[in-house]
Amino acid sequence: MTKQPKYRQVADVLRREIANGVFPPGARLPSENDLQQRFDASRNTVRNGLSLLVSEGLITSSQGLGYEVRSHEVFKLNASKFENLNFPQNGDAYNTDVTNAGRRPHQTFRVEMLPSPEEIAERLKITPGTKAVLRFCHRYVDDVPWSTQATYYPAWLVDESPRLAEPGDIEEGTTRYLAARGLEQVGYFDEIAARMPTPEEARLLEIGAGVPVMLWTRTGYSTDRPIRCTITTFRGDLNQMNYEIGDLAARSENEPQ
Amino acid sequence: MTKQPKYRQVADVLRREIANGVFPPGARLPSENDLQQRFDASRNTVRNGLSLLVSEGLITSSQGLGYEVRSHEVFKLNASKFENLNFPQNGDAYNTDVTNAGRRPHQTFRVEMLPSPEEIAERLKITPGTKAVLRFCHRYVDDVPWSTQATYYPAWLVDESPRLAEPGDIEEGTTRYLAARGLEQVGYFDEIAARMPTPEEARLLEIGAGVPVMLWTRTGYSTDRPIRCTITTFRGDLNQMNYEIGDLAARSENEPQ
DNA sequence: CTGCTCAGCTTGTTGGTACAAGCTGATGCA
DNA sequence: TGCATCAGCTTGTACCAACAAGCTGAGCAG
Repeated sequence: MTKQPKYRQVADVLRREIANGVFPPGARLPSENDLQQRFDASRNTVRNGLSLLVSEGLITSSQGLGYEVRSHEVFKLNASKFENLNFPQNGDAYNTDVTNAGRRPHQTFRVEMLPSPEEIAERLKITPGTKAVLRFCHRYVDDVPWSTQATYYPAWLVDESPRLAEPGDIEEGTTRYLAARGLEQVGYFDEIAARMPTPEEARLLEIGAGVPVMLWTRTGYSTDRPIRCTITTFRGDLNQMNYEIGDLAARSENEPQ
Repeated sequence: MTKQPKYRQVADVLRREIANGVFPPGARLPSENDLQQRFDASRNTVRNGLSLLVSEGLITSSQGLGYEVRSHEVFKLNASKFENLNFPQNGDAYNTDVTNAGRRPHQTFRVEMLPSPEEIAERLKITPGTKAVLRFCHRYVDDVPWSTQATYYPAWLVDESPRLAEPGDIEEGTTRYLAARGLEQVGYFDEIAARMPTPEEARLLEIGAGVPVMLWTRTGYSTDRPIRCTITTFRGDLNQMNYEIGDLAARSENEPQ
């Protein structure tokens, strides 16, 4: 074990104390000034150590307030149930799940027609630049930004199902609306990726340094072609995707949850 | 649009230039000294801006070398095919996939018996602290650390299938070995989460700041109880999990990939 | 009692300096 | 030729100073 630089020692000590509950979630750390004296280091060195912990997602800092230990209560989302093929329920699952968890859901919504971006066109098997309808959702939980959801529908489908391009909500859910018009979604392809947010994403989700985003791309298929592509952006640290595959009769036994 | 601090301006300009291909992946950025003159800023200010880009995962820095633009070629892993219920193939998929991609797989392996940690016991429905067998894999691609995989088997299962506790590899694959002994895995439950790495994870995967890890937890079930729990940690920026659900006959049409 | 102001705390931003440590290519010795 | 050394580049670590900006509670004015 070679000697660590001082700012890493600061980070290591504080990290351990956070893990041991000396500073529980929500607690404030000592100020930079206090830490300077405790570790006999300059303010810059202390700040270097603290910024390590920030980028690890352990703490946050706010000007005027100090450093606070982050809490890590994850929200579990059952992706394979989220939109059951036999019982489609598009955005409803969000409202239901959040309300069931005793939190307050809230969302803004907009509809837009635009040339389809490269990565969307590829998944919808249409020519890039072809018109597509974007239905965009910005979701909050207890007024905290939670996720953005962008669903693209190809132009040919919108011609057949015009309500998709209308700005209002579709009460029965878009998946059900389409199914009623003979465009049943019989399968989907999910892609899950994680990375650090772009400044734009960081702004929309109001996340600072040290919080990755999780990208969930779902392409829905009818019997003969792709009919929609949904890209959902989550705070990576607060969300977890679950999939149930195969026979899981043994899972629910002996345990309620 | 209010005035941004200078270090953010530095980051914004460089971020845009990276996006526009002025600095393509693999290219070196100008040195801190050059950037000081270009932006008429102190070294600290330039370093602040650069560290922003590092924490966004856009660039890396190495002492003596400089700052380099990261490439992010993602490796796509089909999780729903990875271990087909009808054709179990445990770790083989890794070797196959990597070799098919023209890369060189390599792994270290160890077997250990230990008291089961809380989160494992919960998933395996055993009492925390009960003995469990851990089969641990550290995987590399072209000698670059790629993932760690820890699979836990409950003690009762190991009693019935002793080869699990032996240090050697199981040629036919553990899933197939168990199936041959009447313990067929008929379903699994997947959990996918993302967060910043712990120092330990950062060490094992050799990742620096700005790279999240993706955690993939798969609990496998026989007809009547859980039989294994696998926790895989990936570099989040280089991996993508895919799931195919339902009828996707329309997906493979008209396109080879 | 209510509401405003402000002192005094916090972190944020920017400048400076000095030396350590890692990498590379040129130089020069054997 | 081949190898070792070193100058000169790079980033890493550590210190100092000063002021800006955000938050909170004490205390004063009404």
